[in-house]
Amino acid sequence: MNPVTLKQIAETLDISIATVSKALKDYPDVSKKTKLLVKETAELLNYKPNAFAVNLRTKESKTIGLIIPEVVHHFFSSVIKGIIARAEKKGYLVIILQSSESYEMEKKQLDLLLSKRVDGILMSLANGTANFKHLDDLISQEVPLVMFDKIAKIVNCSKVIINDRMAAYTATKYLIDSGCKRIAHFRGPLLPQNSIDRFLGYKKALSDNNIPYDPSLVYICECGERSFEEGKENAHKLLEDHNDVDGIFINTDLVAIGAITEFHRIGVKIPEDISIVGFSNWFMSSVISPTLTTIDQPGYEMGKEAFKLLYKEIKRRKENLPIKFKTVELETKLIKRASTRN
Amino acid sequence: MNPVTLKQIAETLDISIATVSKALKDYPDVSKKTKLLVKETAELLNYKPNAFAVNLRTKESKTIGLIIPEVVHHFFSSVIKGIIARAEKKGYLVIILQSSESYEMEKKQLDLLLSKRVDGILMSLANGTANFKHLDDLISQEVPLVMFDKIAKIVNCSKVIINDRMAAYTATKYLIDSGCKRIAHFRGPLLPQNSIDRFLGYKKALSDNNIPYDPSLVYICECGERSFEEGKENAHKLLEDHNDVDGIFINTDLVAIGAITEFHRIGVKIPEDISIVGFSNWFMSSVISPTLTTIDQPGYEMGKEAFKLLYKEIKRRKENLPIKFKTVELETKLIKRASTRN
DNA sequence: ATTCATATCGAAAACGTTTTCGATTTAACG
DNA sequence: CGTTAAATCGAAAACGTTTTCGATATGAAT
Repeated sequence: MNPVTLKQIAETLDISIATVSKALKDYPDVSKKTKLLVKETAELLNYKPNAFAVNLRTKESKTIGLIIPEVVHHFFSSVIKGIIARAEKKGYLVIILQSSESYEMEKKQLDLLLSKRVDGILMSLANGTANFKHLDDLISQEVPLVMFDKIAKIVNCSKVIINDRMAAYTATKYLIDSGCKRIAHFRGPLLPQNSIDRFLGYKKALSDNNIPYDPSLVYICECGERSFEEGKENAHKLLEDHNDVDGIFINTDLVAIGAITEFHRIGVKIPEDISIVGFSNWFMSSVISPTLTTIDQPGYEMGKEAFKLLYKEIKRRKENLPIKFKTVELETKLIKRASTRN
Repeated sequence: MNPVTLKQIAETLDISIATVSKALKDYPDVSKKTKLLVKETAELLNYKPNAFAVNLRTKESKTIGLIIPEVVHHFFSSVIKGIIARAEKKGYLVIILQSSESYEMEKKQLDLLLSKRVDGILMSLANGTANFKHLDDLISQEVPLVMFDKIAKIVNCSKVIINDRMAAYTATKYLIDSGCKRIAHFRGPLLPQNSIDRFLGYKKALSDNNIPYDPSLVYICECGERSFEEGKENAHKLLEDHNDVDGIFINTDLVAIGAITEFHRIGVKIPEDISIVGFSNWFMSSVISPTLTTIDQPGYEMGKEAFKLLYKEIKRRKENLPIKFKTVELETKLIKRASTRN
């Protein structure tokens, strides 16, 4: 084992624990001579500060928590990567928990993180979350919180988002510009803000271009683990319900890929018969055929940005400075590929 | 804030801290009456034990570390999911770090985890790791360690693996059985055990079926972030070098998908001209065209199994029982799809 | 020699919990 | 009533660190 403590260093040098501690942290009231001596023997004995004791004393763990709906997910794993990268640079480690799109789980995971006393929490909401008391509680307990992607507008904290509405507008507009007259929408669940915003962007694009909005063209997906199957099912239903659809704007790539798969099976040609635009730009979308036109959503940057905001908040809180919450909006862009005519 | 401590409960009830602590943990030497009283006021004051103090006292953090080469990766994210799921059930949280396939990073991350004093470590080696001193050090420090997927045979710890050699043999054999006579192999880097084993399985299948082994048919990929591009490049080179190849066994799906993309671009028909078998069964492989024949590698189960082994080791160490390292081998299976003839 | 400033150190409290062990009370029994 | 056993509690040490604050020593200035 490695139970080398300050005490041991102190004893071997016959000085006090306090001096050893201060020497290691370069306090000004320790002579250069003893500093050198202490650092040398610390190195020699392979001293590593006991994180538990440091945590207890300093009241911080240099650890943050991350709650996301799903780990096996191209977008979210990109976010994770961004967060970890940035956090490491600042000396923070990241505990990752998964809500599996369930509100109950989300609450439980939050409690777990709180009981571990993480220094801050990053999260993207579960689809099932409609009540935000658990988040308000967090904030009233003064635990730094930053939400990203799937946020609640009503919760008072920093956020990192994209302009889902505008991106959806762009996507739908592109379908219109490429000649689509009758455009369906596979939307996400009813609750999450970004699913709502994407729907609104779709609707706005239609009305701005004098295309009547037809609710029967809007299909709902849970966008959970069954995304791919939902894409297939909705594509199938769409064909049964309507024979004049020539374009679909789909809430997320995985669903879009399910739809493409089903259309392919049935013999519907993309983009000749139906054009499709997805959302998120999963890597997969660039290698299926036809390659999928989609909205690129910068997951890695979102993760980095989210940590940056959290870090700032943690720092300001430590220094007892006033906190101002910020909402950072990241750029998206339309990636034109082969699932649409141009 | 929430600075409710044992002391506060003790003061409100006018009893000692020791009794409060013991009451909360159902020690036998506390009367039922006071137990009830303590639990009630603890509930009332919303008492949460201070993890830092508990850690310091008990010398454990109920946290484990996980080091993987890459987060944005279908297989590894499945593993993460399995680990988190299992760990949570046993009350452990998971800190995730990424080595980015670099040996230096891997060492650094290991140090970070050690300095946080995690109760155990799960890891899959970076491609760049040839030296195992850092792992041996871990073991000599008695830190529980379980390796999975990309392991080092020589390191003395528990492991969770698949039989890469046999799986590769099966994959290659399938190519042979479907009529391929001249089979190339896109292998992984030279160091990792599983890359070696897959190569050996390929070779064995050839020799068992009287097909001469031709080293010029073996191409190397780094299998890092450029996997997809490497697949394209190698596919291109392969066609320049040889005009008689009719099958390829490829170290990992992402490279295989790159190869398919390139063949598609050039006009080589799959599987008519060349059959392809990948490895890992990324989700993507089931939706590209042609769908990719591959070896299914159970990431989620591997994660679960790895945590189970780690948990056992942690427990036995706490009870000072002898530790016996185990190697668990998980089943793989050949997924027959459209990139091969049958 | 006295005063003052500066440099250097250490004692000790504190963080909040767990656990040992001794003290006290209560009940039980002859 | 005295003795013993069982039940119930609390004092205190310990985990290892950080930090305040006072103590001492050294040197310079008067």
